[in-house]
Amino acid sequence: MNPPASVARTARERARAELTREITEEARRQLAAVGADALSLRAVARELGMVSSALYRYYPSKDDLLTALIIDAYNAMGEAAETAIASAAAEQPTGEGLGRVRWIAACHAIRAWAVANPHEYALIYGSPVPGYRAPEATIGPAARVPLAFAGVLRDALGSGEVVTVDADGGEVGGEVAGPLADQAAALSAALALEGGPVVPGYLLVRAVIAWTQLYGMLSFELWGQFVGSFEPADAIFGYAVAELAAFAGLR
Amino acid sequence: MNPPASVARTARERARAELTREITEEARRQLAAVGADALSLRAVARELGMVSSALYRYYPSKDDLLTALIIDAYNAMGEAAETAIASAAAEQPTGEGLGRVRWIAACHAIRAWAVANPHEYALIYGSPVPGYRAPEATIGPAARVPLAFAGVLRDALGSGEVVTVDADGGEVGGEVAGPLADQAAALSAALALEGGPVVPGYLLVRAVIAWTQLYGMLSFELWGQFVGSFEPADAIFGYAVAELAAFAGLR
DNA sequence: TGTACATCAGTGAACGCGCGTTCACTGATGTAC
DNA sequence: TGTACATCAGTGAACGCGCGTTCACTGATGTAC
Repeated sequence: MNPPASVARTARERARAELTREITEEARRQLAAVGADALSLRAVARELGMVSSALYRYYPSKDDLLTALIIDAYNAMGEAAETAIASAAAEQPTGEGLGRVRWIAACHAIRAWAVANPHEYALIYGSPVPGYRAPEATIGPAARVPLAFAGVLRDALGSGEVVTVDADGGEVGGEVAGPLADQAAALSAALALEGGPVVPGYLLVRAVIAWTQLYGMLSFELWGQFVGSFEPADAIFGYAVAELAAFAGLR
Repeated sequence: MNPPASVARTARERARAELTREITEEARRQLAAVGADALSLRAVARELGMVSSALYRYYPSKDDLLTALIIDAYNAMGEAAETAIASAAAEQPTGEGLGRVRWIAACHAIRAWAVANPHEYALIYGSPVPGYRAPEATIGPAARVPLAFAGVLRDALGSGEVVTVDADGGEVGGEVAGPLADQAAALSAALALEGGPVVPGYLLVRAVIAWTQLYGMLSFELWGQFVGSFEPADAIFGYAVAELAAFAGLR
């Protein structure tokens, strides 16, 4: 009779899982140290005291190892954002809506993660690694951050917190039209499958714009475009995040 | 008696200038084709029918060739922006201020250049090439685009076109404080050396934010973050540029 | 519980590749008198 | 105008490097009876 597989794993299975983890961790360590371009299978094996060909029992090629690292990086950043959002819920800010607090907290958490892990950030948001083609498996993890932001927006809408009308009675930003409206509607529909109110197209577009600003500023900070002007970038980052949350309707 | 040097260059000098140009152009061609990481001196030499060691008569090392390409890329992008701004001046738009028209034209010109030259864009705005340290000589060319934007803003301010007070009578965005105010003031002062009115700190900061949004969105478009949602990105780009021009005070 | 066979992890050597850079050289171009 | 020497461009061979990946192998672990 077979013992339950999950309980009585063989020594081989445990060793295999363990080593796979160790290889991935060593690769991540090297990625953090030298960047994706300088990452080498042989160096990883060397550091683990193995022969380079042994790695092929665990990853069929270097690209597969890279894929694992990319997925890990997306997940780490996604988790940072999600945790910040969940924690913000517990607090009781004054004046600002919960959605706004959550949004801003997520932005700061993403920045903190990126600053702490610049090479991993570059791996997922920098120029693509030449010759590498991202497989399907990266799509889910890559979507965690945008989905987290979408969730914040949806919740804020649901609780009537989002400002869609400005002081003059005009709609904030105004409706979008043409192909942009179609793209936004399609995305809104996809998001609505997860429950909650449908996000109006122009709000979604403005949130996406705020999202791109976040990464644009982060990349500038990390890759040296602010040298000699807005460095350290804490101050301008805080200002930008606050202003663009408002831009996205979160007051 | 020496003939005027600039007129009667020796055959050697002309040949040298010619070949330097050819090498740089071939390198740029390969950069465009395969990206900066895959760029190789040997391949450049091969393509020119030379022996690889011959290149060392023209560039002392690969890094120097890369520096030349980086400078070229910054200059090309800067020129695209400057040309767009200068051309916009000739037109007569209705309703919108000239500054706003110029700003938006510059954004679209930058995008057009980046889309046409993605590898060159990645070289200057993507994650840094590992092991390469940008020399002083790149600073000037790198500043062309931000200076062009600053010029637009300054001119618009000078002609009273920038909105610094919103419909309610409150200042747009409000004044910045603390370290951000200091950084902005220092930059304002540096820009004022070129003539024209001093740009108030918060306006400068908002312009910088609009600037980062531009590159954030461009990077997302070029590096695949919009796949499946806002692709093609023409529509959202146009919307974003228009909204962020307003964000920066240009109505 | 013991034995025979199958599975699998890790080894070590090798393949084939392309790279940046150095160096002594030859032959052409330029210069001084 | 002609000659002697200096300058310089380009050659070809070599150095030393590290990489990803394959493959036949040995020895340990797991499994079926």
